[in-house]
Amino acid sequence: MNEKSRRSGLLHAGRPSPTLEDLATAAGVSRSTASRAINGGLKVSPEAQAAVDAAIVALGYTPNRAARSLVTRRTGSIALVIPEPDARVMMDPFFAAVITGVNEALRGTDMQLVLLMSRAGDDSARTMRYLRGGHVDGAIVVSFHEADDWAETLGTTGLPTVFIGRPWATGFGVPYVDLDNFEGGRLAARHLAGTGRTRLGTVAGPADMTAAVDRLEGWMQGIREAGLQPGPVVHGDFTTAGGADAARTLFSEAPELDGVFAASDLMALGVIDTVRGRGHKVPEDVAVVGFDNHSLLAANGLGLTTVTQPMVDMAVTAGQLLIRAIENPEEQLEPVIYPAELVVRGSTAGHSR
Amino acid sequence: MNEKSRRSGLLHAGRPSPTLEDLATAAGVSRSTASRAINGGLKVSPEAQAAVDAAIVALGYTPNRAARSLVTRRTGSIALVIPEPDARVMMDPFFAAVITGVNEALRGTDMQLVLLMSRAGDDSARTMRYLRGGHVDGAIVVSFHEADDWAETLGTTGLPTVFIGRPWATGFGVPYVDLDNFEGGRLAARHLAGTGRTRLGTVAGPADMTAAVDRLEGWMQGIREAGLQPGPVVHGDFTTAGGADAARTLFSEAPELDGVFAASDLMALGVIDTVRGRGHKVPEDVAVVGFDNHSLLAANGLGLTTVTQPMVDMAVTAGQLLIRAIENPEEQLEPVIYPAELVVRGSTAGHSR
DNA sequence: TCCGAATGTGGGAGCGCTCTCACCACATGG
DNA sequence: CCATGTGGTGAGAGCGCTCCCACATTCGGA
Repeated sequence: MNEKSRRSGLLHAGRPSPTLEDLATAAGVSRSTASRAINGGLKVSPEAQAAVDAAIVALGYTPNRAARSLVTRRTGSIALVIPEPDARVMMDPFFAAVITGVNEALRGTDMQLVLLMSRAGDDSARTMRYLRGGHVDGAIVVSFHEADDWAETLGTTGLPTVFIGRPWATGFGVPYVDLDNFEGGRLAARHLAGTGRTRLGTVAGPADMTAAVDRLEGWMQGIREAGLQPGPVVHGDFTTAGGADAARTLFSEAPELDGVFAASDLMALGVIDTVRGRGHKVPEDVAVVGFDNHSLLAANGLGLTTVTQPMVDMAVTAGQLLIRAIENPEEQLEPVIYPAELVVRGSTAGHSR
Repeated sequence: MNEKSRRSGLLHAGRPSPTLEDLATAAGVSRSTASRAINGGLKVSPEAQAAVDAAIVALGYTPNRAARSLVTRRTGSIALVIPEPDARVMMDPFFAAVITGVNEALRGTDMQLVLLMSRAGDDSARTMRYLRGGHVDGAIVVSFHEADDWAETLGTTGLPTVFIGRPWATGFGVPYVDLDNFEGGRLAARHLAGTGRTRLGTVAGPADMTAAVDRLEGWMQGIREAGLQPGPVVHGDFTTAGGADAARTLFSEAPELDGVFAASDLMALGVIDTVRGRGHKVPEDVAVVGFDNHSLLAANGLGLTTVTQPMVDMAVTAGQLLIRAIENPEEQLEPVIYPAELVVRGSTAGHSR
């Protein structure tokens, strides 16, 4: 009469997926023992463990995440929050690197990556609700702007969070992974000055992103250290088109520039385009330094001198940090800062002093 | 004595998140009525509905997905399966476009995107288990190779699935979204022939991907239709470096080529590099046609003639298709094929017949 | 010999939700 | 007047799992 036992299980498939109860029966143990055998196997006799293991294979058993999650209050997934407005920005390989890296960190864990891409205002509230709703065990936030209040909100909410890139407000104890952007900018300045360039222009990143601000400050400091005068500064949006536009403005203000620092490789590409469009040569007339060491561009005919940013590694570290934060909520995690390195290529070569 | 009522709720945060029971109490209705009010509100009096709505706001109530999922057998998330081996390939903006598009399709739904990136053999089995385990309501599979048996396995498993790109085995009734790659290849051939190029080389994509094969076949057909002889064919891996390598092989076999079709823009970039490296000019000596209409390269100095592939749109369509498949499992969905269009730019200009 | 402690096991409760069902009130029709 | 809906409601079961607790067994030391 207990014939209703063959319930639905998996919605779509033919046969219903076996439950823990089924597994226990097949293994000849109780539900409790089966559960213990699956999770770490403490206080389980070798025989019972073996029986359960065998039954798992035989039945193709997979624990029901929802049921487990309901009681453990762990979802087994983390969110990658990307608060960027449009597809254009997504094309930036930075995101590809972040996704790859975070995924890499999750390998071996049975955690899954949930992508949370939120747009303007209203949508970000929805994202926030989702995050606070306990649907994920933690979050990695990336590419945030000053206007976003992720750091504050998440910091106070108690949800384990790691930022990629220094957040504007560091007072909330939220750990982050970042590049030494200041030093990167400084290296660029020192290098350009070292090759004899003296009239330096800047295509900075968005003023509401810490990475852009730090790069700019380092660059300025480097220029001062070299005893040069900082030239004009124009802000771009990290895209190629934005870099080209910024460069046009730059050269219309100061046509005699012989060196430009762009705060991203994509923008540097735009700068080079503009320089060439004006009938000048890179690097003979104008040297260009980028930032990111973007692999797509490395293969490009003219090598681009740039500052290395190990994005994948940084993302991996962020993922690992988050896992630690989830597993050990009390531990106070320190920010991780990667050193910046300059890669010299063709775009800053051959200037006859 | 029922004072244990204030249980944990959300693991991390201070206050526990309210349950449906709390909500019902606050609204002065029963749990059942509250549930109905939340889900569609059929057979709920306006007063009750209003009371529940107010309570939701007041308490900041969010339904517990796990609990809901446990009984509905719907997880409210779909998987994006990317069976690519390494980060290098992830840099291809194709993936960025797919992610953006699918996410776009999910907007408005309360579905979430789970990223499943699997590597070689073993790992793909894990992915497969995850998919069959009922952890997601559906899957979008992208960039599959012939060796993968996703189409077969998923097709028979009953999990709603949509492919981006035609799968090798179409017999399983799995719907897909694709570009008319054949026509795209044909357009490229017709265009090159039309500009007077006669000695045509090919940098094809990986032979185990349908998109590459279809492009190659269309290209060959176009060459034949133009009354020309197909030149040498070398296979690349869709990356810039791969394209450059392939082009080297190509030109060592047939140095006199005056036109090359590369099955992706990234490879076309590599081809151009190689051509220039050999001291020849694009397009004067060698015309190059790419494939994808990759936005990153559009801004490049020399415009690349290419075949448009509306990747974001295609991904949106795939997402919508999947949602329909999930909501209406019986419906037989048809593949959607986008037309290919040629975009003529500088890389195929100015050949003096 | 007997008593903890350690080790292994199974029963039961309960996580927060949906859904079936019984029920009530009131309308409508014979 | 009673049969038959019909909109609205609430109690109760149960989804598959983990965890607490009670219980059985074994082992070491007093």
